[in-house]
Amino acid sequence: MQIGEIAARSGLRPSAIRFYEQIGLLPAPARASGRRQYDSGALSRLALIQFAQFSGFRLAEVKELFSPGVEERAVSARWKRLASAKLGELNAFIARARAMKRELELVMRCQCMDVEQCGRAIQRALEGRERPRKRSRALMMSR
Amino acid sequence: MQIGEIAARSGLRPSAIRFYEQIGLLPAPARASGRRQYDSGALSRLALIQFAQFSGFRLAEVKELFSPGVEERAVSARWKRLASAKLGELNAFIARARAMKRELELVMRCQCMDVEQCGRAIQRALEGRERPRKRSRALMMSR
DNA sequence: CTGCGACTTCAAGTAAGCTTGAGGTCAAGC
DNA sequence: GCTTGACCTCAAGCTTACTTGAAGTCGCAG
Repeated sequence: MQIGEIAARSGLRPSAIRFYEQIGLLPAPARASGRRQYDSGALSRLALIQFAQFSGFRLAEVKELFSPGVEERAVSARWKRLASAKLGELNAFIARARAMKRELELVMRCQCMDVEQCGRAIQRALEGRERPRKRSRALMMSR
Repeated sequence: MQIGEIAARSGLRPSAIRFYEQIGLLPAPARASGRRQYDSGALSRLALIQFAQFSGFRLAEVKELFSPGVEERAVSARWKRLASAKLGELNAFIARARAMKRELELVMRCQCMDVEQCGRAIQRALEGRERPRKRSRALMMSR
């Protein structure tokens, strides 16, 4: 299988697959006259990468999942450790999203005519509560 | 008020305030011997910016909130349009997060010993369901 | 007059996960 | 022998919201 074919089968683009190889996520395959030759094992690995990404892991974490440690020989053990950490993040994240929803529903009742007025209203409202500490960074979006 | 003071009062860093001015989010203030001089109106604007960010808006959206259109003279009208769009995004996002939770709970029951085995298991599992279409991009994190 | 701290500008760096572009190679088909 | 299409490498670009660094200016205290 050349890169075009494994790309089509996995639903990834060739550039993504080269990128995974570059960052050490996918082992460099054998080559025939300069071209990468893949087997079905590579396809399995790609499936695992995609699944892990879909489940919320970053590529750095997937890499960690792939690399055998001294203690955690079984993949399942590494999965469990990573997944339980990720579950914590996810719960925090959902809580954050709900807080954003509450603010948005509040905003829907705004009556302000101009920006200055609105800013002053918010300043007054924030005097009671403490001011928002952490800003969210790129919470949304799928591509 | 110089930039250091308004920064301290708003909880932002001077560099962030200069950046907001640079991208046209904050109007350029008067200057005394080259230094920016702010009034309390600027502080209100900063409060509004921070609140909007906390509620999930990106700076480009906040800019849109600030700029008066022909039809939507009132800030409240622009808030409502932006907020209802953002609520849709948020709901999609929460649904996505819950899907991720389900996958993670599934992963917690993984028994695989090595990566290849795990990849094959996932390939088999994904044959029934369709494969995950969109990958999440930077879902998590606050700073 | 010297030093200090706060300010100024402008350019470049950061994270994540790729994509895109330039410029080149290779085998097969006509 | 020439074109076509798929592949190759390497570097740079994309996005967002800033931060960091270099190099210079300003007013005030000692």
